[in-house]
Amino acid sequence: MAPKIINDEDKQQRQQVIMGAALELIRSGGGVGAVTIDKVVAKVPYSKGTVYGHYSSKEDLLTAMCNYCVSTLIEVFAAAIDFEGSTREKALCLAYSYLLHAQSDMTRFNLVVTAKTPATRAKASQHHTEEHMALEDDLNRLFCSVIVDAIDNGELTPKPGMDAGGVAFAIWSMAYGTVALLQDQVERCAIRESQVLEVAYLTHTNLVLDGLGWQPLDNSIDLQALTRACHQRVAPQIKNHGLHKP
Amino acid sequence: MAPKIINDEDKQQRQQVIMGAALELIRSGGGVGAVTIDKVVAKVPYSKGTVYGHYSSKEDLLTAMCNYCVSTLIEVFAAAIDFEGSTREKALCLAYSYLLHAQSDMTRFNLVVTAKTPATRAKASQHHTEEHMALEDDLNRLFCSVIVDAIDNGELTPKPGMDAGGVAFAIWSMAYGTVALLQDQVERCAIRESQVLEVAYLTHTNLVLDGLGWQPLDNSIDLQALTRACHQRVAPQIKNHGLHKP
DNA sequence: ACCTGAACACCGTTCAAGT
DNA sequence: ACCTGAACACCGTTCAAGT
Repeated sequence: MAPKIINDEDKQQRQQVIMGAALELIRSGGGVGAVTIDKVVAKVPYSKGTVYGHYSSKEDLLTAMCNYCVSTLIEVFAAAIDFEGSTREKALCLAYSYLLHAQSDMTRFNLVVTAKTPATRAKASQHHTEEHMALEDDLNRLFCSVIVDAIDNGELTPKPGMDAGGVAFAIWSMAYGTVALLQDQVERCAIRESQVLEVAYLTHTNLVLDGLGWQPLDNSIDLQALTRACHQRVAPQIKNHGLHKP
Repeated sequence: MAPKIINDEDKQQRQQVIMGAALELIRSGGGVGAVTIDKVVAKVPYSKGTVYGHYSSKEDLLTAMCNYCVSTLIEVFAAAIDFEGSTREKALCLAYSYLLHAQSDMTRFNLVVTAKTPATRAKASQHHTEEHMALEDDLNRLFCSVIVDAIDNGELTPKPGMDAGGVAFAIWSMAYGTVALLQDQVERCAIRESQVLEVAYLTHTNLVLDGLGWQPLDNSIDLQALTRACHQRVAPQIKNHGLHKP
């Protein structure tokens, strides 16, 4: 049986240190694959056994890190959600925030991809798996609230068989697919340097919103202005995150 | 330096055996993560050194397997491409074929995801990386030909700044994102059992086509009939593939 | 009660030795 | 010229022994 840690404050702090060490490993070049319990332990003032007391496996640690990323994304969404403008502009701002969040640190997106991998999910602890699902739920609820607003005020009337959740899932699929397929662009660039990805991402999102018939349609929105405003609103939220160094 | 194999026929056959062994490993439960050079060697009448003569690393082997999957998808696309109907129906049929191909064996989709992973790409040999890019190019060319037809005959007029490649990329992003986010559904199901994924997938694709203004718009197409016809045309192409057993 | 790190089983890759 | 498998360095996980 894994050792147990009693003091809750220490526990949290130690987890921050452990995740921070793993994050350093990822950032220092090798990607998620560079995370090794051995190497994490070497960077950290605790023993292997203690690390295993906090995380039941390497994949469990990775899942916890993914959860941390999602929780920062939630804060970004919370800031983006009362962007002033039509519901469509709000939705665009939310979608764009997702891209900014991913672009600000490729690590985040890769951790989420990794956590979604069957191999990782199979080895994650129940606790962190449940936490992950709850966080995704929060994220989705935030997004859906904008969609519900749009439906209520008549700017969006989903086709029969599609509810707010379905709309969210469609937009989300497009966002995720676009970033995933252009992942190397996310990797290669520092913040704000990948013009191609950004243009494709916004085009794709608008395509879906147009397909949904979400008023007002594409051409009446000034994208330049919107992205700039969105960036300004969201940037401070993005900067303030990142695990502490061990 | 890795040993070299001279006889080309033997070489091909041995690669089939090696990839087949790896495929068995994946299918027998553990997913792509279950592939181990040790375990592959145990299943195969060659030594470790010989395996490394064919594939420069485990990731190189995985990439080669991904390439094999893409090549089977190309054959499926080739069968789907002269589906009779409007260009929009053709595009739908191609997109649907992609889903059928993935659903018929989750292994395929997972191998592609794995091959796209930065860690895998970094360790794949130049040869297999180039092969992969060439195959994706073939696939894209096939898809683009339908889009060009649609543009030529006026059923599709892309917005300014978007060409056939851009249209293909948009549809592709949506397809990939949808399957990726519902991956567990792909995993859990035998062929043809995951109604949810199928419905969401077609809805999403139609959403993008509508957003693109690809005529005729959504509601005038009988999806039921289309998917059935598409399935019939494509099914034999899908069945005839899979690596030989060692 | 909590923590340690040696020990174990397994993995990827190489290469000296064989044929 | 081609192939083998022992050898090496490293990895994830456990757990008897310490405090």
